[in-house]
Amino acid sequence: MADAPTTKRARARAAMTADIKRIARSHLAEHGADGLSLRAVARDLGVVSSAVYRYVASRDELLTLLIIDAYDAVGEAAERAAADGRGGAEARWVRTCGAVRAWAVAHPHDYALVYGSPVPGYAAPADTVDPALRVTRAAISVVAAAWEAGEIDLGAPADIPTVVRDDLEAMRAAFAVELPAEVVARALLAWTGTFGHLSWELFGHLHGGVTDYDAFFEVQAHSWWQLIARGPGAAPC
Amino acid sequence: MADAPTTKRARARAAMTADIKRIARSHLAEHGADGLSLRAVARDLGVVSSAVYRYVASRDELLTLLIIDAYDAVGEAAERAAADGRGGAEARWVRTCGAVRAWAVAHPHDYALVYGSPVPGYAAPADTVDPALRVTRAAISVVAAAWEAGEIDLGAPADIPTVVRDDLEAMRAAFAVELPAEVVARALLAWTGTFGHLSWELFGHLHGGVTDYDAFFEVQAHSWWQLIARGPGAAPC
DNA sequence: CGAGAAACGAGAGCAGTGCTCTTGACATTC
DNA sequence: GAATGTCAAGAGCACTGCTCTCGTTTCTCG
Repeated sequence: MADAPTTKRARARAAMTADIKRIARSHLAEHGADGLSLRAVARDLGVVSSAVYRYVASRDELLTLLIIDAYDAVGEAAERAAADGRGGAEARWVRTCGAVRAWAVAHPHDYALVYGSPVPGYAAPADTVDPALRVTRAAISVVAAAWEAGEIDLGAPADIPTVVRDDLEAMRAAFAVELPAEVVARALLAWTGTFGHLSWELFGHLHGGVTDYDAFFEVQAHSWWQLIARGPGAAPC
Repeated sequence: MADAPTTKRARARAAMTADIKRIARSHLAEHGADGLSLRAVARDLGVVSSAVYRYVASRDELLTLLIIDAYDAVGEAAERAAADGRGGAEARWVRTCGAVRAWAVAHPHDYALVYGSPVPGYAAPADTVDPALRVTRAAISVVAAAWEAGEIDLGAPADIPTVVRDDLEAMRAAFAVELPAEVVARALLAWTGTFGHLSWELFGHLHGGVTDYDAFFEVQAHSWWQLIARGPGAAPC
């Protein structure tokens, strides 16, 4: 992953670390974050538990590694979908949201790990924030491209308090895109909405109410784009 | 809570059960669901751990009791807010969402327990689904009242696949309200969006981006209502 | 090249967990 | 009043995260 391992010990260390992560990932996928046990990982590795602590400082640190992996995976999926230019802006948006959902459905425990309840007392280390932003960056880039292409109506200036407007402007700047605050607000609304729907779907709050989750999500994703592109309650004639 | 306890033993049992729940709630509020330990509850109760098992079958069952409590608490808060008729439909909607958020902010661990990652392998017992629906029922009733009062534009018929439309119709029937499928879809969009925003706020995904969470939420809640009442991208002139 | 330093795996151990079983004391009921 | 059921206590099992020590292997540097 980084430099070529030189010494035999360095190679062994890299291999061991990779094995730990690989087995931990499979345990996460099967039993969820709650069921991830360092001792079980060590057992599967054919090694005594204390040996694992030579490579991973604590269970929390191992979880952090998995969190970073998960953020990178969903971020990459979203980036690939967003980069696909086929169709108009709406198609790109729906495709990007769909890629996020596809990842979440394929890796529900990973989704729960990063977007579900945070472990109490777990402070996100600095190395997680950058991977975490990848997926949102992909989404906002779709919006920014659509704005540049004139595919988004600004609508009437919204009544947004200054403190909120400043935050929206700071977000826009952080993502280095050109967008009016109104559109940033709508994009954020649609984006958190996407994750709200996903959480409700994956965590069972829609159980019994939805037959075809794929179709349902697609309908909602199109609505979100309409919200971004035309605004909520845009200009009732 | 139910019948008046007659015998001394029945009274003692009721008191003990209530004490267990009370202490468990305080532990949940302080340490989160992960940190809820039957043994710790027993210790605080001045009783040996096995004694607690006379009243609660397992840790999962205790969590279920807390889940039901949490659903009831947020449901009641939402109902009270929705019942307050001051202002128009938009005011009622924003007030109801605000009540949910106020509860969530005041009891973040309870929120995480019910709307965060579900415990893997935890199948929601039947007694949780009814309390879970209370809060959504409160929200949908606000929408239904607004529709009846003519405060909602239907907009152009949306292009919704039959399978999704059937689900929406079934949801409408389940909540025993009169609403077109289009409006049910928009209400659900707004509702899951509300929880998406809440989860992102409470789980730290907006950390560093938002200064005044109260103001931010209020702006978003108004937008959600506009979405319900006017539709996404309603009739661009 | 070879000695000292660093890294390593194994194992024992500590404190904590959920949960089960037995035992003797108490309350309830017939 | 005796039989029945309920109760709290305690020991015990299997598991967890994590620490420490102890020989062994590997690296590094003189």
